[in-house]
Amino acid sequence: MTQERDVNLIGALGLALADVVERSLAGDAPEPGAAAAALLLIHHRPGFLTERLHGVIGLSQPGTVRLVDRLVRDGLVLRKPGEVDRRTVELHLTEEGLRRTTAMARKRSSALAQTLAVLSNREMTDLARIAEKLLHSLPVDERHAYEICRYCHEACCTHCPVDAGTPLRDPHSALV
Amino acid sequence: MTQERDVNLIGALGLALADVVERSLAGDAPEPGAAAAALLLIHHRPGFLTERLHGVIGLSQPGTVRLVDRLVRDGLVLRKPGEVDRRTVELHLTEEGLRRTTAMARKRSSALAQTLAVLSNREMTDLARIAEKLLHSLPVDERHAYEICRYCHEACCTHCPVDAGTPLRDPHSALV
DNA sequence: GCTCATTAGATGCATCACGCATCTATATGG
DNA sequence: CCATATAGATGCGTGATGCATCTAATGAGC
Repeated sequence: MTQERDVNLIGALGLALADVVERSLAGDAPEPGAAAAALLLIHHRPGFLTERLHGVIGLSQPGTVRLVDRLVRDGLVLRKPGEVDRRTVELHLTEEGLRRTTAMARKRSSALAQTLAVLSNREMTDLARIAEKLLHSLPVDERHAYEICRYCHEACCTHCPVDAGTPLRDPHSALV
Repeated sequence: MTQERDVNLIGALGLALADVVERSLAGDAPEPGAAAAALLLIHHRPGFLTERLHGVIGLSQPGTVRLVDRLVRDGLVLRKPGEVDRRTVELHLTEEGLRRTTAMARKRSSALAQTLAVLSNREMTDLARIAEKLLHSLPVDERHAYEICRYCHEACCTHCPVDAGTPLRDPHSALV
């Protein structure tokens, strides 16, 4: 019973933290939903392919193409024909896209930090250690790993536990 | 720097947990998005008003009315004219709605429990205690408290820390 | 070197959720 | 009793979405 209550509390915390992040991105994301994740992933892996994006951000393949259309139209993303495989389209951030994306990453970090500020140092390190353990155990394949990391600020995710669990390879490697 | 990394990990964990919950609800929710939250909130507070729902689930007022239209059309929710204030419409679950909602709550709990199963007893209680502290400090008003609790399994949330921070009053009390 | 199956991406199309503005009905304060 | 506020509903236009399909490039088999 206590166990059930604990599980519920932890679930509520996860939702609340996700909301904090979502809200922190709203000001700089061109639209609500998957756009922020797309920009952060392209920032994380320049040259990311539309097809890989589609597997990660939870849109259909045509939906992803249309999202990229909008990002290109808004001057945030550039399409670049793939060199090796000429069917593919590599996605890159424009300068404006980079500006907006770094702003998102910064605001996400500070919103989270502010939310977590009530914790003691001890609680903070405990929580981080537990997060690391859970994140390490979670991803079932590479696609899933990218999905978990879709809002991450890669600059400060050294030794990514998700990565360690399921190594993230270069953007041209196969998705399971 | 370590601090930055910890914050990022915790944010990723929150997102991952929110995804786990979202996925666990998908099978029984009539549609993706706010519908699951609406059903769980109505379950939690029978007689919930459309207007209150709108403040909590992140839809516009007309969007909320349309969502309720669909839930009624699908036989999950009943509209009942308010007794005291005849402008209002109380929302109640049908039997089918109750079935679906309890299924969602059950599956959410078990999906979360499964995800958290890798933790030791000690880690689990540490995490739950930290969650309790954060949830207690988080809500800024009653509307926000309902928002945080929108997926909660109220049956197992005794002594809700969100509630304690900002008491949830009866469904007819004013929202700030 | 040619053929066929596969894959990345794009597009036509219909659907439907959404928000804005507005409308109705009830409630409440002066 | 009238004016204002509030709960909810609706007309309407917009736009994101998924499905089915199409094109182009790749790669495997012979």
